Amino acid sequence: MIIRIDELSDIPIYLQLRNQIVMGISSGELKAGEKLPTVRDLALEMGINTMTVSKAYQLLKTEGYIMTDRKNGARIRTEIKKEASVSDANKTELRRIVSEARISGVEKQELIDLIDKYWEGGND
Amino acid sequence: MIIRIDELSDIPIYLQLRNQIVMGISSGELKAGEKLPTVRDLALEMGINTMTVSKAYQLLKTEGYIMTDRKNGARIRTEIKKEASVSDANKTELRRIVSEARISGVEKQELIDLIDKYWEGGND
DNA sequence: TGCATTGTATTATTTACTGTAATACAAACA
DNA sequence: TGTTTGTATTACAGTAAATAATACAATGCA
Repeated sequence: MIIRIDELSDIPIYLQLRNQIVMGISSGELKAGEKLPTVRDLALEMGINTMTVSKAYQLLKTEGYIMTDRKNGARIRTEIKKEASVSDANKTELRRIVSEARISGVEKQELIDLIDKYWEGGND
Repeated sequence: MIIRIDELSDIPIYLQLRNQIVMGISSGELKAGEKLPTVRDLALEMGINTMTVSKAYQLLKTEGYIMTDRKNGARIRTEIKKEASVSDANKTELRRIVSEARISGVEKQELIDLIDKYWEGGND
């Protein structure tokens, strides 16, 4: 899986990494049980620090997306807890995005089209 | 207009304030030409620092949402620049939200329903 | 003219987070 | 035994956020 980090973004690297993996799981690019690169390999490949990758893995583990095991490494969880609800934080974010789009003259259907695309795993 | 700040949020106060005003404009609660509280009044009312409010106003001014004038104070712009496109940052955020929702078992229609609600100015 | 109010600028300080770096440790496996 | 894994620790530098205390420029009003 290709992971791209935006150096100019104000989103921390470990969060961008976490987000990319979550989106990879959703799109099906990362399948249940699939092995993730070791923290050292991924850090080397991305040119970032080992602890930064570890921080992303720890977050993903806490959130229930992956499971880690010494020597086994990190893997995508086979059974991810489904709360079947949008978090309050995501609702607030969504409302902000809708508001900004609406003010700037974007059609509502365009937002729905984006939902459709991202739901199907579209990447841009 | 009622402005609520979440002390526990990891979103900076000045950004939360900016977001609330943007959402207020979108929902119609804040109308074009309407006068905003002075930075000192709003800071006092919200129990935050004057410069924090000023930072939010400066951001809103830079983004074209409001206009400020000494002695006139801050007002909602009558003509807000419409780019008619969703920013790249918002697209990435939207994709993240869709991904998290999908994994957690949320129905796609539920997201579309949220778009509808927020588009119409719903507040939760 | 004098005064108050407005957004804004400046400087300093505290606090927290981010990212890196260098190690070290415990567990598991060949 | 030795290697690899995630993880923990400590230290450091950089940045951002928020507050605090002032001060300034522009405007309107008495």
